[in-house]
Amino acid sequence: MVGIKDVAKRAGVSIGTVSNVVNRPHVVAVATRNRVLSVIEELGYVRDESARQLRAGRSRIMGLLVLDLGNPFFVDVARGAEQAAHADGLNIITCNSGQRSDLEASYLAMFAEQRVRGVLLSPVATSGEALRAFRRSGTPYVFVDRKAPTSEASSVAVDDIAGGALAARHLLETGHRRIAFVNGPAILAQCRDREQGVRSALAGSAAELTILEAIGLDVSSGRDAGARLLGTSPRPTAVFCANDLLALGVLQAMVGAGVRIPEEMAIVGYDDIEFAGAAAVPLTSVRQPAQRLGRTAAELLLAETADTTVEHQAVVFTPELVVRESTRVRR
Amino acid sequence: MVGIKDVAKRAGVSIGTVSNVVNRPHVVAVATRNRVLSVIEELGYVRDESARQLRAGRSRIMGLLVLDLGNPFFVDVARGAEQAAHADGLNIITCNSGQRSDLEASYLAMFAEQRVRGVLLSPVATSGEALRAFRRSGTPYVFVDRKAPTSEASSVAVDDIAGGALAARHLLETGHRRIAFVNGPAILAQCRDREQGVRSALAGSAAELTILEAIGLDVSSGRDAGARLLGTSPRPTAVFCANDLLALGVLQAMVGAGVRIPEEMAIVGYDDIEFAGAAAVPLTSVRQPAQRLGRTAAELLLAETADTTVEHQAVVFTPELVVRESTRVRR
DNA sequence: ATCAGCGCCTGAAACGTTTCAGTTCATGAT
DNA sequence: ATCATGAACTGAAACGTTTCAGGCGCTGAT
Repeated sequence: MVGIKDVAKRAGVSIGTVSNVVNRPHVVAVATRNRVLSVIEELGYVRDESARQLRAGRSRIMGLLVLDLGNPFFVDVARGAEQAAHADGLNIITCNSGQRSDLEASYLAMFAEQRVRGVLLSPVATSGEALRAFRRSGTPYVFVDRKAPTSEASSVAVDDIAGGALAARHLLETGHRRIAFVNGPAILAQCRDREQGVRSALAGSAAELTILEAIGLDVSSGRDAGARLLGTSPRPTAVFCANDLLALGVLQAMVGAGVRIPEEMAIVGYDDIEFAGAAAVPLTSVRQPAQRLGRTAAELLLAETADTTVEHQAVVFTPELVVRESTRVRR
Repeated sequence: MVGIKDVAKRAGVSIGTVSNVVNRPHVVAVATRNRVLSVIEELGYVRDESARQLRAGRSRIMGLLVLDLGNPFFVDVARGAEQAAHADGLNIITCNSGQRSDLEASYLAMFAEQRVRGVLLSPVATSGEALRAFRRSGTPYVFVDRKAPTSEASSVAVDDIAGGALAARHLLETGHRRIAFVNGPAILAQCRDREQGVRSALAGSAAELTILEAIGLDVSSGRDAGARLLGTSPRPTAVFCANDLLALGVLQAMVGAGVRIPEEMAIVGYDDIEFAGAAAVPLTSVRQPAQRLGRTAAELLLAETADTTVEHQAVVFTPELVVRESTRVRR
């Protein structure tokens, strides 16, 4: 592997000069600079980032750890974060915990060992051992899609309680009295909050609430939940799902069983991913500003790493209901 | 930031011993080991990967650069690659070029500077300046979802010509004589190959072929293409799309315009992403073994980095047609 | 003639590890 | 008593950069 030394020797200058050519070209004479540049080209020299980083004491990388890259919502979050990071000349590396605490721990450890500039974190649980260990490493971090006390760290989230309530209220208003809520794993705060929103919106109403917990937050878990739903009696007339992937799975199970949507079963999803609008029956969904979430979180992190005196913030966005055919009352 | 020196001083041993505790615990006496471990715990010491890597001369990271993380196909590829990398104790960092050559170049440069163990690459074009520069860096790489001459590098791909032909033949066999092909950007070899497959399958048949080039390979480009398709006259009776995202977009445009699927318009997609089966009308699609693609590519790369004498391979998988309602002939 | 100032360049230290040749010390064999 | 052995640990070199104090030679001012 060709290093700065080889370039220096070949160009007949000191390594300091080569370094200057690469990092502060203006301080070296034009003739020398060109000579060095052509040697760099000739030898195919690529500077070694680990040496650079060792010397500098910090890296030019930001970490992003999301719950599930299979969910387009998080892909959008990643896009937003990437945008903000690039604007600041940082590269971002995206990792996928898949909601597994062991993977989460291993990626957090990797981030700490890499001495990344900071981490955007969408954690499985805020109380885990992994997170505690990570905190000790002193790497700055910001929660994404998760509220957190500002005493600990900044966070950028969407009000999931309001979101859940939004969906439930919509179903009430469209006349439903037997409502199911297909939730994801209760370890996730997002799921607990959405459920709480649903409960509070339905409290005091005449509606009867059935809650199903799906194994995961993906389409196939949704299919399973849909099958279970088909077996319940009396069958609910509407179902709200903790995210769009679940809703798409439920939808598929319903359509497969010949249940008409929305006449026999209304469906509401959450996240408003692009596929929701392109579904069998376009899905009513609770929209979250995914890209903005990522961008804002990255900006907050950058601000905190640039100036450690800056105070933690808890940004909360408000979700928005997008009504489509899956709950539209047709006459 | 606490380093190995701090630990050594505090534990009353040399830094060499601390390093041994971390890397070869068996060579240090139990009493010493425990003392050092407790100091590590107490001080929250995390080893610095960049120093480690500088010394070792190589990193424990593998790079993966994909065309579009918004496409679930590539998410599956990433999953497969991650699996294989983890099995070998490597971490993988996934980057998204979004089909932009400038981003591709910047990520490739980053990979080279990071001295990653190797790169899995799904390039925008095999002939670009960025790729040429990257080759010079000497970082080993394997093409994913792209054939390449074995003289240059290994590759793992799916036979796109066969895939295109598979779809076209299916449409011929289900009686269609006016067929449209909605293709993505022609820079992508995948798109060119699929088109070639379509052409060769239809050559000599009585079918008339219309080709539309979409701007991108995403749902909204599909919607646009669908709208254009609606305006053509005589309107084709079937459309094959270069990937499922396009197909979902086309489907949405058709359904929105009241066109019945498959009676008035049959649709075939490509990739068989999970959303294809959960679509408005479940999509017939050409299935690619995405996870296997990623896994195989990572394994190949690992084999090559472990033993440089190993020969390049070009693995080609065969796609498979999955027939669903969007082309099913109903009576 | 001297010297300050400047532009350009050099040389060496420092970053935090890993590794390896050595040192020390106790043990058991001779 | 001597010595070889081996276990446990030490000390220093090396990895490839960046940075910075300083050196050298030239120019223009005094």
